[in-house]
Amino acid sequence: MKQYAKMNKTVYEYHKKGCDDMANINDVARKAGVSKSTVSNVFNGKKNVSDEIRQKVFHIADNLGYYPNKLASALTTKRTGLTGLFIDNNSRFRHMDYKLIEGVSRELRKTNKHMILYLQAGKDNDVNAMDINNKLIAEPIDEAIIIAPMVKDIRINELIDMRKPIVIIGQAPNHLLPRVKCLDVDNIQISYEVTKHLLELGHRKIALINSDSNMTISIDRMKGYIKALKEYHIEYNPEYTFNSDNTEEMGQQLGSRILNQLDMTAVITSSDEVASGLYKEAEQCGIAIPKDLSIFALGGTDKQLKPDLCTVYVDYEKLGKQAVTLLSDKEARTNQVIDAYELCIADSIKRII
Amino acid sequence: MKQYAKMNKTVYEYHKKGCDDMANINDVARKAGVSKSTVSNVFNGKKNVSDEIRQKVFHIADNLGYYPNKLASALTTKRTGLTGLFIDNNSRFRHMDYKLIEGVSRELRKTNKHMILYLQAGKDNDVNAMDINNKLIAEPIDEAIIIAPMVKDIRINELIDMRKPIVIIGQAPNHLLPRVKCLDVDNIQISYEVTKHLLELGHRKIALINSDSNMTISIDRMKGYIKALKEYHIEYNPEYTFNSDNTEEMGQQLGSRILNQLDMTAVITSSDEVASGLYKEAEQCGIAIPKDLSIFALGGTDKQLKPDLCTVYVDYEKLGKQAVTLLSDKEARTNQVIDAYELCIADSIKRII
DNA sequence: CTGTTAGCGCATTCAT
DNA sequence: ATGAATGCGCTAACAG
Repeated sequence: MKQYAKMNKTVYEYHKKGCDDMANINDVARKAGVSKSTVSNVFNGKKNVSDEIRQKVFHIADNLGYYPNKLASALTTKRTGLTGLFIDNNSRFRHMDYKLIEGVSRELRKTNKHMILYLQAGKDNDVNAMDINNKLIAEPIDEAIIIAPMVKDIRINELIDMRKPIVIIGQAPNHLLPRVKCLDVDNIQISYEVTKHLLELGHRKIALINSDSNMTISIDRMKGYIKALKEYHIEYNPEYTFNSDNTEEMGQQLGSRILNQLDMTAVITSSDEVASGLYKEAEQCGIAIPKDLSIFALGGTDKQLKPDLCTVYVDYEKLGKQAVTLLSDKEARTNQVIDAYELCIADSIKRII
Repeated sequence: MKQYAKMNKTVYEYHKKGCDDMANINDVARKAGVSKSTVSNVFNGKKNVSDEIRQKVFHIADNLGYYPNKLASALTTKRTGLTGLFIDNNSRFRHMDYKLIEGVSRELRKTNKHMILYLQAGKDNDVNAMDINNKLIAEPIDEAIIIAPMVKDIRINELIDMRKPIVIIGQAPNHLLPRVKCLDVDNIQISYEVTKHLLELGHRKIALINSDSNMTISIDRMKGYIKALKEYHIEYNPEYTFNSDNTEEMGQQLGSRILNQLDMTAVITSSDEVASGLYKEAEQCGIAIPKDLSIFALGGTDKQLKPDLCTVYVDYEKLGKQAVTLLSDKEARTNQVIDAYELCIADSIKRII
């Protein structure tokens, strides 16, 4: 059983304030017959302390159940050991989010840091959410990782105002770019490889359903797409490229517009959701996948489709880990690209002879 | 643009310490011509402050970009506004974990609290994990929610030593019971309802594959199972009940032992994993589901099986929310049961005539 | 190698 | 209703 230093307290006082009876640095110093700073030095291992005293202090501390109060030390060092992870799960918790959390958590653990998870829980997040109690500036975090939000997030500006290291995973809005580091997979390369894969299978008329046209990721995907076409001496035809809002509904809607109008043999979609919409519409139109149409999605959200959808697997755990590393990397470039993806070849595409 | 109070600092000093230039309570007090305590009172709204002064203070504070430092206030109030959420995802992040996190997060937000997520990341969690830097006692949390760990978790004892409110979601080890509150669905009732459902479909020989026999949850499930049988005047036969470690492998192994030996028409399993193992073994033995054998799982982990598995859906988000509420509930009983489940009837069972 | 002093930024008595 | 003084538990200069 532990012995507490201030046992002269009344029972009432004891219950009144939870851990008020916890031994503090003074108690240890007094019992060990040394000064506060020596105790501090022992626990922080910064200055050299004689072995004899170190042992003594540790022994007494252990006896008293003492351990340095993080709050108090944070007040002077300005470091809390806490990293904020901001996830904008407006709609719902996505697969990538879980993996990111794990990656971040694992990497933080290596340096004894912990994570405060800030979820922007959809509907609860009304106007009042910006009230006085939600100022991020007051949050006890040393640094922040933000999962690229789909919608403009006013809170990012607050974080930047705090002048703390920030890493955005995914594409950062351009206006933030000099102020934050950002980390992503190589979307040009991914799009290039997917397109090339279809070309190698014999496809020549390949449509691309992109996300919003002014998003960086869409531009990148377009670049990769065009690059691959060029290698096969196919001229880029705007009639085969579309934009959508990345939802299943939009995918289906677009499908009804193009499936019967165009003569493409393959479609690349920006996400599994859009692909799922296409699947549905294709079924209604009597178009068989992959017999009549091949489909390859660029982003994976684990949609279970039949036939199995070709998609791109991104190692989000790796991204999460890398984000943590990047936070402390003073030399790193603002924009960092990481190799963390893999094409998942499944049953939604076929070879054309 | 914000104005910072201590602009007389050199550029060097400015960059040296991140937010050192942040206005503090003294700056506000001075500029507003009031005392620190008045500013404090304004922001905490505890004591009455005249409207005139309140406005003035708010105005100045806004101008200076001032906001009370949570760290400093925590040091005196002993409250950080942080709740620890402990998840033992040794194997992997499970579906229930995501929902729990969301529930906890949503509920915390209502009272402006935040969450530190402590993941026990499997293999990284070696002996060193218990070193000096991992003492939970040093963590800046006011309270803790623990997702019932499968294995004995030494950290729980540490948490208890901290004398902070603790809620365990799921079944708590008995030896902790007086010290923590615990929250769960009614496992007796669930098992009862599932068994009864099968009985109503005409099944009479129903096997039960339980978890470890000394776990509370297993005992509860057994109770519900027997209760339902009794209502149908069927005597409990130990030969039809088994224990497993809840893995798919174990499910398959058990299956190979019993599928051809026993004449039951239905099996209730402790988890989707075990059910999955049974599926595999059944296929090998040429036993069709549900034609030859009906299967009902008691716990859902979103295993995608064909035919669709009958399972029990638990509303983990609700459990998470309730856990947060329970933390602050001084009157609540140690053991709390919550209504948050639903039987999911699918294709893995059939009516017997 | 060790001790002394002085804050960190705030909430909280207790005066006025 | 407002202010002055004190301390939360610790680290960081600086002295010795």
